[in-house]
Amino acid sequence: MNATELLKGTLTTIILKLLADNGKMYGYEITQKVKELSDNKILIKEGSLYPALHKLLKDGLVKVEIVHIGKRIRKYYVITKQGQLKKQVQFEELKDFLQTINTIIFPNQKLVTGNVK
Amino acid sequence: MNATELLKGTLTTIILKLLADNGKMYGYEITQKVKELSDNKILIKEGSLYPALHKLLKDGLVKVEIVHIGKRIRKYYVITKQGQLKKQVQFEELKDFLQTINTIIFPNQKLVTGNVK
DNA sequence: TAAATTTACATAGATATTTGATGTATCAAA
DNA sequence: TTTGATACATCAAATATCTATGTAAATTTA
Repeated sequence: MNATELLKGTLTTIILKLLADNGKMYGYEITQKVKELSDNKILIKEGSLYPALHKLLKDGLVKVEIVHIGKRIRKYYVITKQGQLKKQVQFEELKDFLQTINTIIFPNQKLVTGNVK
Repeated sequence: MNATELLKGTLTTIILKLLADNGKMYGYEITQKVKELSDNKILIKEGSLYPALHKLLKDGLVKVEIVHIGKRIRKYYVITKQGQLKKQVQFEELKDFLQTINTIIFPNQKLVTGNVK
């Protein structure tokens, strides 16, 4: 078990979150952003990312905008309205899970998830 | 995605934790305990549990004590010294992961994992 | 006391996710 | 000019879990 193994089930949530925050992002950018945010702990592999993006696309949760940069293409992904709804649902589920797992595994520790404004 | 889907990668950690806390437990008991602790949110299926226990046994992280209750057997699982070490490592990894995922997904929320004594 | 439910073990096939390996190609820097 | 980074992609293999199925004893309920 390591950080990326625990990632299972949360990858699409992470992608939707980043797209919701940053408007539009392309694949490589997503991997770098996650790497940065996780302090090099979560390294999303291309073999994980692209199939995940393609599935999100197929499910109508994101759409794609192809941009030509010099001689190569770049695919910007944008979250759809449906994707926004899905994101909300996944957020609730994830928050709930983090609380639950914390109760089981770290009963002596306090998990505070109140908003910090 | 639901609570049990997010469970992936944490099942053995949960099992080792429960065994470390309660000395010895049998399969069915573990499923009930997790159900209770998670407020009915995490329902470990037998098809998940038994293979997981057998793997832990194979890896030397737990050992088994067979007890006869009337006409049927009950298999008590006990964590080994090696299992204790593994548990510690997995704890650190999980704690780290929870922090990381929180930073990415809920940057506006505070995760406090200090010990509550 | 018969029937239904819970307890308690187990396995097998299906499914989903991620990884590792591999491939192609452009661009920038040394 | 070669190396490393950028940027897309696919495929086979590994892994973990679920669903379904099976057996059977013990307990509760009707």
